Amino acid sequence: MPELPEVETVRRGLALWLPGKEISAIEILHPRAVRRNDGPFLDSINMRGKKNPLVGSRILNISRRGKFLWFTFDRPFSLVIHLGMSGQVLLPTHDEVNQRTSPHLRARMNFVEGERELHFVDQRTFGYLSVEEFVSDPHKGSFPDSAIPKSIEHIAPDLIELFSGSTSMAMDAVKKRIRVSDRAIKRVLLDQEVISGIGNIYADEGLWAAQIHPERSASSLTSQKVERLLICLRDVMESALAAGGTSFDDLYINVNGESGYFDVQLSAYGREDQPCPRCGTLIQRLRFMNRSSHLCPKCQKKG
DNA sequence: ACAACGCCCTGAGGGC
DNA sequence: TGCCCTCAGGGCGTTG
Repeated sequence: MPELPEVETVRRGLALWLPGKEISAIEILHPRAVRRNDGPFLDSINMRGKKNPLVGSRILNISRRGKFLWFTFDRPFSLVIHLGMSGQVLLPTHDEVNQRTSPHLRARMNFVEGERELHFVDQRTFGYLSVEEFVSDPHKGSFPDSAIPKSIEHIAPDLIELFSGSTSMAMDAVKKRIRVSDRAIKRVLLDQEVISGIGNIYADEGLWAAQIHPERSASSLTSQKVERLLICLRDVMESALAAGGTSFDDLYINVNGESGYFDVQLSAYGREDQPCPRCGTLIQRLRFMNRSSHLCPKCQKKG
């Protein structure tokens, strides 16, 4: 399940090879692989009989906020990629493409230069590509110096941005935003408009590390406790990034098709009935928000 | 306005 | 063997 560390691993892999390449062709193989191409870009990717604006465009950079990736070009639009639950962006060589191609290949892109092509593979089709105009980044500055794809405008900066101070959103503002909410703390962590990049795995890991029950009201936490939680989340994400991400069920792989190794370091997520690494109490799994929460009932008291 | 729910989707795994 | 059910969950449109 790609969260910030997995998406960043993919971004780094793409950034090693894609910048400078000119797109020569793009093919969409599943209707759900392309979303919300409205306004001036209506059907712009899936252009039957129309000239695809991506063809002939040269890639400049690969950017990321939270779980969203986007390509910038020598043109005034972006290509947003969200991996959803099971999306993969692969850069196979032409030889590898001839040897084997996934049955879940949803889109492919060819380039004028080089020996590779880009494959967007997605079993569950929650992921997508979209061509979008740029708007001002509300967390950085005004267009065009600080631009962000339209659909990402409402997404809050992620933990890496928060700790690096690269946006106008300060730690104190995030802590305040969290602490005014009466919602359960895990809900708030998963709300990409408060802070982005956290999904179910890292929410559980961060809450375990900070010893906070996922259903505790966010407003019941002290400022120090919230700061501790954010630091724990940052630390667990950086460790995961160093390991190349988490491959809990082999649906996440990097651009070369390799799994990450952080799953062996997980302390709570997916460890129901196994001992808490801190105190030995058996990890519990709760149903919450129609998904699983994993926690140590001794270290993470609700009350 | 804010919050919560339901839906989208495929494949694995369990029960019978 | 095969069928049906449950589970995995990010994001967004709809509902409350």
